[in-house]
Amino acid sequence: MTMNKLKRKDRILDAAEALFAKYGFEGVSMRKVAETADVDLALSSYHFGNKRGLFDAVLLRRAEVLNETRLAALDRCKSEAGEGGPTVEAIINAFLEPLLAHGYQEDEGWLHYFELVAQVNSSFEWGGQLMTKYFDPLVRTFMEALKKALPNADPADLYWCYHFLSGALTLTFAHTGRIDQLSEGVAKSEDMVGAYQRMVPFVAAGFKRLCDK
Amino acid sequence: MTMNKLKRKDRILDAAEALFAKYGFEGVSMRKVAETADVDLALSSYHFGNKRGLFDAVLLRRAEVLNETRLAALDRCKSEAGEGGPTVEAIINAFLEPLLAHGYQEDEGWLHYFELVAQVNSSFEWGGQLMTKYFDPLVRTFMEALKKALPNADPADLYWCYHFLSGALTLTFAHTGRIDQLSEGVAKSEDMVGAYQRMVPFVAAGFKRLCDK
DNA sequence: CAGAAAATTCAACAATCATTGAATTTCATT
DNA sequence: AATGAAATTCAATGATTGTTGAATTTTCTG
Repeated sequence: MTMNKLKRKDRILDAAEALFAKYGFEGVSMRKVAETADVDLALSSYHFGNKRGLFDAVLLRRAEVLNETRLAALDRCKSEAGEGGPTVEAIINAFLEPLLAHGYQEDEGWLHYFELVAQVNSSFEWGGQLMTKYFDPLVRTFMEALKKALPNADPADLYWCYHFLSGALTLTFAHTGRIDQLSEGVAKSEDMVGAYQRMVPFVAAGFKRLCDK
Repeated sequence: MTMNKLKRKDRILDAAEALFAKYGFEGVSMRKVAETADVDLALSSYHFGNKRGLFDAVLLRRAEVLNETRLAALDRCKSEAGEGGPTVEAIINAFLEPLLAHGYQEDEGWLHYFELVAQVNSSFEWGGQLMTKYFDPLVRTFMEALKKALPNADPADLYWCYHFLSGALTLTFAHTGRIDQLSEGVAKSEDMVGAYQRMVPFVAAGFKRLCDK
């Protein structure tokens, strides 16, 4: 019987996830990870080889789960749609809603993970390679669906629109507190539901404006 | 007569700008900066106090220029507009076009600077504070203009729309190479003109969809 | 319980880090 | 040319970094 145990290996991943999300790869020391996880310094290297291995393991852990959830959401909205296929709104909703389902239910780990992905996505060192490695197959599937919903779109326009979506999503989940300061409390970065409800129509309108001909 | 000299202090700023943009604050050592600038290690500390002072100096140097250029563009589009004030498109264009004017003319420094700002903007450590420090007054001026162009908008909606704009802008100027890989060359991250021409209508459509009631 | 394997700890390594005080050079002004 | 200030170099500091091999403990397996 596998008990409900939180072993050291998972404690290390959780600590590294939270720390990398806030301070970046180079901003976190192996000692700080060990200290936060309440674990010996050498244990992280033993389990993950080296610091880079730990970073990759953190990224990989939830990527698979997230990709499956998003694919399931896309399949569901496809089957619910008529023979014309799902609308742009429905596709974008399938892309965004899983983030909310995971992150909103007081699961700190998922929130840290989204912060980390946000930082990775806009980093020169990691953005091009790691995002491609972990998320490209999924994104291509969504792009196919969007092409069907916008049959007359120029491919380059479609990619740029997705890029803008990715940017808006990235900054929103980065949780930098910027919108709180700028709006002086009128808009709150913790209000992920509000962000989600606004991002879907905002992005959908942009897609249609550029790609619906 | 002030000669056209590129002194060591500027060489340090240029080197730090390029390195911080690519590898982040903690990913760059003072030694690497000195080496890249072809300057003694101790000189950076002498001129800027410490590493953090160097980072701030890099950010500040172009922030003032950029803010002035953007304000001038906003003033111009205001005076060109009728008594109803400028349109949403015109305001967003005034916000984005200066980036192109600076960065496109083979000025490597500006391109590095935009990459750096992109990274700062989506970083937890710096995003909330530094962006506020250097760009908030300017952004508030643009928000005022947007409020006039969208008089029935809910303030929270307006702030979220700007946040999405900021995210799209940030990722685009981060130059991670992601769109190149995802699109397999159909869309190129170096094509800043193409990105700009698409971002304006994309974002404007989103603003109108959420804030035009 | 015996023995093997995995997990964890301990102690230390060499390398690199940012910073600084003193010495030296360059520069501008007289 | 003399003088004082600014700029630059040199050399060293103590602290922190990631990694590792050996020793120890825990867990698993027969």
